[in-house]
Amino acid sequence: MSDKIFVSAEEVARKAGVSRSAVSRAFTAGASIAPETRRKVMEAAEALGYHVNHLARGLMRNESGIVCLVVSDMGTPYRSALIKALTQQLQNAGKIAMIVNTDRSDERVDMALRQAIRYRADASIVLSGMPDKSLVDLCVRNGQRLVLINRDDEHQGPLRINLDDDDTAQSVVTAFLRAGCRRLAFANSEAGTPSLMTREAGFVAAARDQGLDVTVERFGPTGYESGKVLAQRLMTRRERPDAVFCVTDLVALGFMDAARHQFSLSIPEDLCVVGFDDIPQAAWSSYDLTTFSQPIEEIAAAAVAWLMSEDVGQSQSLRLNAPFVWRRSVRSA
Amino acid sequence: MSDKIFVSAEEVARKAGVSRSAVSRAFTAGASIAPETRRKVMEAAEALGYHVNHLARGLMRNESGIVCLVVSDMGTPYRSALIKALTQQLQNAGKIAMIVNTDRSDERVDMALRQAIRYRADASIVLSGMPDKSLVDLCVRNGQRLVLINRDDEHQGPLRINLDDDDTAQSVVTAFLRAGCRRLAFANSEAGTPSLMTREAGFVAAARDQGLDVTVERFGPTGYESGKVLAQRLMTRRERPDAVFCVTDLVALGFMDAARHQFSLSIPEDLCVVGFDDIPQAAWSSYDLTTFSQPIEEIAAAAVAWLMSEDVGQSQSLRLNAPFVWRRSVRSA
DNA sequence: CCCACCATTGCACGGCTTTGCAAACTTCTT
DNA sequence: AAGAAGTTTGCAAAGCCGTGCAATGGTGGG
Repeated sequence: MSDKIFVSAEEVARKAGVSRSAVSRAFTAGASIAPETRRKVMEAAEALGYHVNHLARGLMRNESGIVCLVVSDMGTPYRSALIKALTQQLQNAGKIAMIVNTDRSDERVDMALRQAIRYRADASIVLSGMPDKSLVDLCVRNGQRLVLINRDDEHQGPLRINLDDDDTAQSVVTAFLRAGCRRLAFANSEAGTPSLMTREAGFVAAARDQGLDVTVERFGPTGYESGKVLAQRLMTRRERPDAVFCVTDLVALGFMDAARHQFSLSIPEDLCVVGFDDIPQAAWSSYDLTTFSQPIEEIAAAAVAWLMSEDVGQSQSLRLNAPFVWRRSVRSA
Repeated sequence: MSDKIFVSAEEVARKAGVSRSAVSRAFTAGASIAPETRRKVMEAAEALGYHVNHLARGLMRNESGIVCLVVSDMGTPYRSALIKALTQQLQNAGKIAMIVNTDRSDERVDMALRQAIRYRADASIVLSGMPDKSLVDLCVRNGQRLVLINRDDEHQGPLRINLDDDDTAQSVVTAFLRAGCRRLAFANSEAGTPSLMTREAGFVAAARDQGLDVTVERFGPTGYESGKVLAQRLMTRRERPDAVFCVTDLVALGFMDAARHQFSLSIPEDLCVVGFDDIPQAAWSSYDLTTFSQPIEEIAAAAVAWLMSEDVGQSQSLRLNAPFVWRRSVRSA
């Protein structure tokens, strides 16, 4: 009863006294139609509450206007900021975002891509997890564009956007040394994501270059609570670290809270901390965390630009900079 | 070239040696088809990488499976948590979420709803802003379901989900009184959202019932930075408040940071603070904020349940409880 | 052995749009 | 005034799937 069907172009055409095609053309940018006719159509459409059916349009044009965002942990500050930037920029480009939540279970990423295919999404952007190679091939084969953000790997075809972490490890080690720290630690999660593992390896290597060992600890998921646990583990060691690089801001903040409130340490006097991501909370005055700023807007811009570009080109890889943000969680020289 | 078109049911049918309708039936739950035939179809489909075209299916069935989420400020902890819960539960119900970002400009909410109509979304869920009445009518008229979350107003037709704030103001006043506070303040933003204004009014009224005046201050958007500014304004008054109810956790955290670091106040000794939302950061040990917990999962569950239900029914209003969460930002008796 | 009945299957139409093509109409030139 | 050139417009096909209806094949009962 309430299921009054949507109004179709047919009805608008009748009301405006023109043909169905005229209605279609009135709503198609750059179509050949007389201004007067368009006006009549628009008037009738407005009166009837007509809206082009994008399902049917997508069917014809073979271009749905939908872009599928595949993501987990979207409650997290970094992720939600990225989603915000992406949706915004997609809209500006005339696309619309569809979200698939893949929390828990990696197999869900595959389901997500299948969903994207079913809705004939023009592109998919993967922010979490790693799709199966065969699925990636399937997407590419179907002419779907695919963007992998911070998913360091070597799939062919899609655009990969990663952070350039050549200098990050170096910067952190230098900062710690200048602050007079000698007992370095790295606080990691057990997620084992390539980007996180790379960060760890880079830091360990850079420290070794300076003749320093790094105590590495890993625990749980990549979040605030894990940071607290990591602090408990590292701060009860015989040789208590005086500087820690946390794999993520969220981990760093948990680490700081535990160090301060459970071990009564002062930051940066007793302990220097560096994080990664530059989430809003890192700038809060209780933390004032030195960190690396994820170029969120640039990432989103690059992704959108690529998937709007005419020529797909071959497998492309983009590396963006994550600038060092100096705050007060590290003693200055 | 790379635009190899998607594989259609036609091709699967040919490969499986059956008719196109058989393919359709193989993918339709409860359709009349022999198990053996279905197997053959599924096999061929898998081999070819066939996926039902939901655009076309939606066209036929007049049910796209899409639910449109209209939201602004999605980088915010509360909003992103709600989006996460909604996407999750929608997926469990076999729907998929489409997101329209309406940051800046209220007119965008209308554009969002139009977008929802164009994609023939089965429903729209509005988390921010207020759609125009005529637009709401249009949605309803088109048989689209509409859920308004925390958008206290009196539109007919859609489901409205609000928080039951009958006791919240009372609880806060009681807590402050027990803590021995007498100079109450309310820190609000200038957003002017009905739910925020109701919170303010409720608090002022409840305090008056106890014979107490409330100093109300309003500033900027509803966020951390505004909290800091509000603290600066309230803490430089002649009569410095000894208890403040902040309209939102984010505001409360900014308030606490400014109170501590700029005015060297101890919380809860010098100042009691209560927030609202119970975002993850409220539980962080630097803050330990007493607050009200938004029943996010329940909100999402209620929304999804309603839009999956058979009978739309008439305009329905739901009030959920936001339980008081005691932490250490208020002195205990 | 024939018929009624049931489970499957194929045909063809419907749902809504876009778009190539050819017809109709303007306008302007010569 | 007729023809050329250019605009507009309508027709009809195409894009992909779901489903009512009739036909098919098979089974069991009498």
